[in-house]
Amino acid sequence: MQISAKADYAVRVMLELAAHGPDVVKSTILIDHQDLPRKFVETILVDLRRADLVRSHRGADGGYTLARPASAISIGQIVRAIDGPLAEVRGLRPHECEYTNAAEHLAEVWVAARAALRKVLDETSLAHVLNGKLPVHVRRMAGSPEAWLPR
Amino acid sequence: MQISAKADYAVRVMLELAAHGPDVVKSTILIDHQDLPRKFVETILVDLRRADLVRSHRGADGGYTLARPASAISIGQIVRAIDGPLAEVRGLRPHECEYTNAAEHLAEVWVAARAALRKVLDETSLAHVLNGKLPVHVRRMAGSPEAWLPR
DNA sequence: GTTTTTCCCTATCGGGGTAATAGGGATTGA
DNA sequence: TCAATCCCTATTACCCCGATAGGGAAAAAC
Ligand code: FES
Ligand code: FES
Repeated sequence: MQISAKADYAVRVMLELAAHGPDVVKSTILIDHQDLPRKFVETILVDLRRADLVRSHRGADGGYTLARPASAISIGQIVRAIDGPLAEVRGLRPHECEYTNAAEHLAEVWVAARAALRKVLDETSLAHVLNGKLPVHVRRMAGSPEAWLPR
Repeated sequence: MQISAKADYAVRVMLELAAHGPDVVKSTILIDHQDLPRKFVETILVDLRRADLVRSHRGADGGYTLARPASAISIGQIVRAIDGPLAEVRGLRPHECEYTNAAEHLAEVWVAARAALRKVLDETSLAHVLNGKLPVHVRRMAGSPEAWLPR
């Protein structure tokens, strides 16, 4: 799972947006509060609008708002909008992989890995992250001390 | 989760090796049985040896064997040896990410996602995949029909 | 209706990784 | 000796990533 800088920035910007409830917020405020490269993130915001995750408002006193309530936008949706599919093998979706001989059951492993990812990223919303109350099964995953150790 | 062609080939080659039990097998046989690009996979095999996942035997009648029993080598180990860490955010390990303000709890999400990946890839061995008997929790993941649908 | 503010578009850049091939050198067992 | 096999070092083409530059378009405020 390679989360690009672009996707990471996208999530953070949307979290800042969520923190402002329904208000319109200027891009420069979001960017400054997260300390991100301005010009780069401006292009990300346009991508997010095209993906219908945020709405833009032009002109003086313009800015951005979430396209839907924070509880209805998952981290997975944001990552997918920016980075593409959550899981790919050789550029193919896991379920499209076809294997023969000794590798016959390999696709099942990739599909299981993707399903595991989905259970975390698609069931965690901006609202969950914002107030720190993650879903129980996610919290249990991150709760184990060994989850924080490298391998 | 981006599994590169290199890592995919590595796993498939090692599955073929596992199918031959303790025997020494020539690279060309492994490569032909999985229909892979010869010269490319030759370099992968060298990487696998350096990672101590296979042992090589030179000279006439040479070839490769697994460094350990197939039940003691996980898919995760192979992927890590070839592609590097299972999960990275902006080139950093998930537990190294530091966030402020509205993003304060974001690292927990990345860590949970990595933990979910580990539970699948680190607890599934070559032997499991070879005989199609995956661990129960992995099988349950891949068993759900919706796990095979794109999003 | 002008001004100001903000978003928005296109182009560009360097660097680095990915997939793959080429060609031959080093080792070892037969 | 000899032949098979692994092994090493380029080199290639290509694309993506992170980031910046510079200005154009829209829309609200006044
Ligand atoms: S709280 Fe307003 S942008 Fe951070
Ligand atoms: S079964 Fe021998 S390499 Fe495929």
